[in-house]
Amino acid sequence: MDQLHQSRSLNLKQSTMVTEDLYAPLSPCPIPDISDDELVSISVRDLNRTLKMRGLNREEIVRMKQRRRTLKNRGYAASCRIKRIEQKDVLETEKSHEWTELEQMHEENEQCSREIENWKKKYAALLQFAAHNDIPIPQELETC
Amino acid sequence: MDQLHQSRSLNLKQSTMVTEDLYAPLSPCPIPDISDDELVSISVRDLNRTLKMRGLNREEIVRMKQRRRTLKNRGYAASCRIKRIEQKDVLETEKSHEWTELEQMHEENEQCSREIENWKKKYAALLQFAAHNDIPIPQELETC
DNA sequence: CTGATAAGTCAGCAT
DNA sequence: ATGCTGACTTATCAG
Repeated sequence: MDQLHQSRSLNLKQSTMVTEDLYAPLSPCPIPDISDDELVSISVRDLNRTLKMRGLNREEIVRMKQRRRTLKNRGYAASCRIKRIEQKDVLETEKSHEWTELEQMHEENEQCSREIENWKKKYAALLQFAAHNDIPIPQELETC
Repeated sequence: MDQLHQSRSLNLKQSTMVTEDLYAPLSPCPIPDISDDELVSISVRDLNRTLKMRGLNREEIVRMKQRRRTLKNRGYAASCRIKRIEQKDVLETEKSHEWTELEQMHEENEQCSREIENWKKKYAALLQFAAHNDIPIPQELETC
């Protein structure tokens, strides 16, 4: 999921001042030497320790926390998108699999029907043979 | 798609000042008596005419155009989401339909197999009868 | 708090 | 200009 945090940065570089204002809550980073990647990956405990160590004031800390949350959310959104695509893929795969099975069963069915026709013919031929040679057949064997 | 433009307004009412600033590009509406619904629905030509008639300056006009575009986008996004859900529904429906067909064909297949077994038995019985009564059978009818 | 998701905004592509 | 969609942000809900 590491490459998920790239594209917005690219957008930022292209964006105008007006657009940049929208990202204001994300922009003022009191600690430039903590990268976004670090910020999202370190534990809350470690983050708190680091922030206190650097003597950030209340507001700056809140801002860093919010920034962390936003970056996390960015990742969640990406996972959500990926998951959606995967689920769709699963559905399509299952569907095409079922289609194959259906095709195959249809063929089996036709084969089966041909076999039945074959037996009917053979049975009729035997009865015919009996009739031609005046051989009486027990009634329970005469049904066709 | 008319109800799609409601929820954001609701959000605005609940939001704090800080959050409201984020919607700045949408907020300064130079013409309070044109509702969002009107703004998205009237034609470009009519909009231009209306704006000029009210003597809006260049910047205000640009802002109204942007507002219109944003409102349109809101609708597009909603359609996009609905479309996604519908496509998923279609896939799922087709899948369950195929499953039903598969089930049904399986049953047909079993029925067919039983029928074949039946014919085999009947044919064997006939041959058996012939053997018991010393009736010679043409070779081509003897295969079982 | 963490993770997931619906709705909204914007960028960028296509028509 | 219009419509669509990917990525992102925010609000919100569940755990």
